[in-house]
Amino acid sequence: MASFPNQDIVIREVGKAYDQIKKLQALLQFKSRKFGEDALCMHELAQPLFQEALQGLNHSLCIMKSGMCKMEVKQEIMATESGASGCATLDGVLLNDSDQKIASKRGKRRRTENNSWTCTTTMPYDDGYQWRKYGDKKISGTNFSRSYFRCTFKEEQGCLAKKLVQETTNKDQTNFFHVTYTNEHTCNSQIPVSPPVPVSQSDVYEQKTQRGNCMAPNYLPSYLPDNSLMEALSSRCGTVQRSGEWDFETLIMELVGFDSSDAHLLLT
DNA sequence: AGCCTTTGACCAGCG
DNA sequence: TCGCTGGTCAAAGGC
Repeated sequence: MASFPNQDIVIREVGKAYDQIKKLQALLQFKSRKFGEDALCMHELAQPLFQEALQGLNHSLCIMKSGMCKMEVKQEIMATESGASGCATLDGVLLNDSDQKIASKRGKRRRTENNSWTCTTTMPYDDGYQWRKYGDKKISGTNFSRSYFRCTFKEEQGCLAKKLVQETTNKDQTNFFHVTYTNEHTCNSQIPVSPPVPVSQSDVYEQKTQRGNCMAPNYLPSYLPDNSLMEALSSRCGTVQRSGEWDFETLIMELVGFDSSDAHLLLT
């Protein structure tokens, strides 16, 4: 069996995403039968699961692709830039210095950053860090503008991390987002739930997780529906807060009526 | 009050 | 040198 760097992280992330999607499937299948007019509330409940699952898969793909050999990565960059993209769903690439020089020659990039990497995703997601938008630019040749973000803690902690989000479309007219990260976070803000980390940074990711100065990647959603929604749903199911926190896992189990791990038996 | 987004102006790289 | 365009700044206004 082929192995690659950070295989353990990938296996863990894919496993989480798989289980979250199973829960989501169960929610969507049973929501109308059990709750009827509360379908909107159920949609809100399903949203974090869906986002978490996408983030997990995105993270895993980024890690797997950064484990590819350099030639493979360059070929993928060229395919993406030429529009012959098969990445209508989730995609991630790692750019190193030489890659950026290539991109600079063919594209419009002027300033080469030493430490940047990109991910492509079908939907923008909360990567766990706090960003502040500092610019928005209409890019010629596209129907979309490009948004520029910097770390909220730039002044306080001198964090130089930046993020650039460019919406675009592929040949199938499917919208997706190129997200370019520049510089690693040096602040003590929250660790990303599923950061598109290059190989050289994945170890840092693990160290931060173990140190515990940031929130460890969690099995449960990093954000939950607001308290009023949780109260409304839990009143139907008898779920209570434990130590001031909602038992999200139990609530979902009670809403769908069975453990998510058994979902495939009922839905197939 | 403090933090955010928006947006026009300005700077700088590139052909 | 000049024009185009991407990247950044900073004022203004909103929440």
